[in-house]
Amino acid sequence: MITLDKAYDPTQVESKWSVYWIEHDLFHARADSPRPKYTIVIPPPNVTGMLTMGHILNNTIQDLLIRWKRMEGYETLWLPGTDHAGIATQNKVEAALKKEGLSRHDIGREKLLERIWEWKNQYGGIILKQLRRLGASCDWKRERFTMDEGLSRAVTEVFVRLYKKKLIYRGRRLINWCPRCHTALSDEEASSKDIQSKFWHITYPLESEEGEVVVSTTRPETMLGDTAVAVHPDDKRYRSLIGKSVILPLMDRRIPVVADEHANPEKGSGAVKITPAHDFDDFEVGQRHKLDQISVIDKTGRMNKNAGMYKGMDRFEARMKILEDLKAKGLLREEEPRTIPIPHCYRCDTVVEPHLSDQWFVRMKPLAEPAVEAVRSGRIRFHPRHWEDTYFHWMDNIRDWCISRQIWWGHRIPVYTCRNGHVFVNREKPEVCPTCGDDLPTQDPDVLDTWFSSWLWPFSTLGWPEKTRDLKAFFPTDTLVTGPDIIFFWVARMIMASLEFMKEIPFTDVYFNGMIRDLSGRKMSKSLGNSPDPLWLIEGADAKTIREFSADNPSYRDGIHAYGADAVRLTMVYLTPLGGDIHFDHTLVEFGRKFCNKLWNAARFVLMNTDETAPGGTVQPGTLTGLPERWILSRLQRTIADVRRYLEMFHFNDATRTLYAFVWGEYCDWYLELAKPCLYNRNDPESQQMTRRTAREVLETLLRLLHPFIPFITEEIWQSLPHDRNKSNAVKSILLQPYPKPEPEWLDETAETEMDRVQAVIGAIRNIRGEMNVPQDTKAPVMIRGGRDQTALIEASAVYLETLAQVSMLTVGEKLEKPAHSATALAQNLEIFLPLEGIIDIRRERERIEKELQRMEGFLKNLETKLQNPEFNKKAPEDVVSREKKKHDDFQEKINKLRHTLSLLDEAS
RNA sequence: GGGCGAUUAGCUCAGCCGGUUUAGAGCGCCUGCCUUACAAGCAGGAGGUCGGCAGUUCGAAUCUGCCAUCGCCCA
Repeated sequence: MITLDKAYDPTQVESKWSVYWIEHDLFHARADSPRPKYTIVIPPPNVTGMLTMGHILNNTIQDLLIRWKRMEGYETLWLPGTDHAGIATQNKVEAALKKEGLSRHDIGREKLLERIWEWKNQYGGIILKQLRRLGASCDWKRERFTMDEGLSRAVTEVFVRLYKKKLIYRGRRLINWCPRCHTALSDEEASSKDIQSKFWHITYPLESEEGEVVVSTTRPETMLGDTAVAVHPDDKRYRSLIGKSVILPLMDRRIPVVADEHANPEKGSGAVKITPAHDFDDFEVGQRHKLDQISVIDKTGRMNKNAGMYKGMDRFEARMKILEDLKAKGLLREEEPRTIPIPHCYRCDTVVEPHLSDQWFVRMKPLAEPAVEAVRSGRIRFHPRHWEDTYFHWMDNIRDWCISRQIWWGHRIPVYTCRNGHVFVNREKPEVCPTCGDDLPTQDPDVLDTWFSSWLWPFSTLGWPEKTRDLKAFFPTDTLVTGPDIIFFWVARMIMASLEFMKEIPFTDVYFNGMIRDLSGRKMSKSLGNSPDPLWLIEGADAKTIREFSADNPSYRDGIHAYGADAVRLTMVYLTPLGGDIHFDHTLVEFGRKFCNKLWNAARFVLMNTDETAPGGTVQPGTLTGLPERWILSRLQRTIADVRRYLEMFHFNDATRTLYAFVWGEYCDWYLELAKPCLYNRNDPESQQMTRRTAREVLETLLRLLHPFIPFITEEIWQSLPHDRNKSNAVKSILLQPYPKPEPEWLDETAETEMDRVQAVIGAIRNIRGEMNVPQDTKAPVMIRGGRDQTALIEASAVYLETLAQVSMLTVGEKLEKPAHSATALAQNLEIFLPLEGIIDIRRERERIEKELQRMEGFLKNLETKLQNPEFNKKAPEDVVSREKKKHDDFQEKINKLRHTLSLLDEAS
């Protein structure tokens, strides 16, 4: 006999199977397999990244899908990898250099790249190792990195093709510049944050006459670069000023007043200063009116030579000084406190500066159109669907993508310039200029946005631009699981890239997982200190380890339990509504932990009572005689069908709920309890055998059903079950077993109806005993009155009432008299009497009955009102009316019985 | 300012293509049990009228509109 420990200890079990699965190469997908393929590419985490709760949710869902499909018989590929996170990684290594007192310019480009590769080889990809601990069944042999040779080739190829198609161009434009990272950013990388600031009203004197114009701004430091003041053409207040000039204070520069619809008469004074070199809207105004573009802030965020006396000051310092000077001159009208959305660098959180410079752009409109169509037509489906609106909205207003970055870590732009000024693209480093033969062309110093490699991920990872076997086998992929925060960064762009280069959609379904928040609704983040390290949850952490992180968070004061990966996984999936955010706290993981322990103990019980080493025969439909067996197998089919349906719909939380309810509420609470008398009864070996087989077969099916959710514990238990050794699968693992399918021949309506009745009767008896405080070890006789057809079932179920409801002696009959000093309950149409002489408290019993009576009368009253309403009878569907009538009669009958009981109680007292 | 989503028991969430739902689960709470699978457990119980208002309907937690609060995205 195999025995399991009394309490489940995940730490031992999980590490064992992690190793086993990888050693036996169970996650490797074979391109030459004849099976249908199912593919997911991982959203590549930053190579610098550490596992967060968000990753846990995201990857648990991917693993769930992959394990499920693998068991369904698909050749499944879950392709892992990381991206090179250009800015973030370079920042990290530069920070290390700084500690040595060096800057990147001190050591040069080559050396810096060497250092980054060294760093990457040493620390990069920790996150993937952490994912293994979660049980992620990725094909680790296919791990990819965006800077791999193959993926780099794909990036170059794409650049060259788009360049030749004139979809990539270079232009002098205003871009988002991070003065700390010293690079351009795309619009998406400059994320706006609300900041408490002010709206300053500044007076600009008119040039040729008395008077002034008041302009309002949130950025006074940019006024040094103003080249106009704009007013709305319809604004009567300023009509006379159009075409005239004002004197720009502090600079004493003459600038024109122009008429432009950008000026909003409702806002401030209605006149607005125009700084084409430092504001996106003003840039447009400047183009329309052919205004000068004067940059006053340099790449480091300091005022430059155009800033006159403010040259050299930091932009925020200059702001203060300028306000001071304006005030001194009496030109500062007022300060109005205001919340303003200000763009910040998504990598270092520095305030981004709109900056005029030469950059490379991708023309997006032509790429967007087919990508919109792919979603609109339903070829690609979003879950939940409402993200499609966000997608369309962005796509419809898409702007060109700034892809050049002024950093060194990344894919170098394959554009070269020769000494004679000829510019050309080339896949490899060219020897000579194709136009003039100059033998010293130099390459563009910039690198490409990291997303310019990520958007190729679904096919570059499979070998494109080579026509590889992998690409043929696994592309297009099937499901993408990601967060909605990168819908533009990544999802939309992958769709565009795939349609452009592969002429196919990259995936058919996109599941957007929710965000993890803490219980007060704040996004979990390292800087807030509200996101626990997921490994603490999995492996436990003592108070000391956590102290640093949670100095001010009382819920971590005592450390964290080792909940195990299964518990964490199950809890996350249980908590995730389709696409909704999760309010998370580590104590919620108790849910998963308790469930695992319950499953463990159920298995322990089954193994202890099915003392056979051979697998034994399986149960066949129609051969079962026991009601509990017929019932549980029927319920199992419904559970299987529900779980499968929910998985198909991406309703993972509903699938979890269904499994929980069945395992705990039906299999453990009822079936195993009902099975006990039979398992312990040695006088009926045949039904004992049947019960053993049923108990084990349901368990075995449940393990397979649960495996994608909680892979470790299911593997551990499954391996403990006896299995047919003749089936010589090369490697034994539950993850190679078929996922359960519902078998209709096991559905048994009769058994389910009958069990309902038995459960109702047992419930009623337990209720009385509980309310009357009858001690657990006191058995009591029970009498049940009801029609013969119903009591027969109860009589046949006597043994269950004895065990589950502590019934000492059961008497049933149609004409039974209610014994004096007995408590009463109704279960369906049966009246149950518990003679409790000496125990029963008449007053409490009356209260109990009256409460029930009141409830019933409430129901009845509602029904009467409904049925007496002629409109209801006229307009409601017939079946609804007859159903309500039946309900009415049932309640009436129950009420009569309860009233009768009450009158008997009166007599007794 | 525009778009999207949420608001159900103390907490985290189901239910929402309208009708056996005067609303379910887990945690927490109260009562009784260490019953040989599980005290990380068993049995019983208390607790919400479904954010507010108006409407549609024979009938609304469920559909519509407005309002409030919260969150996300875009400007």
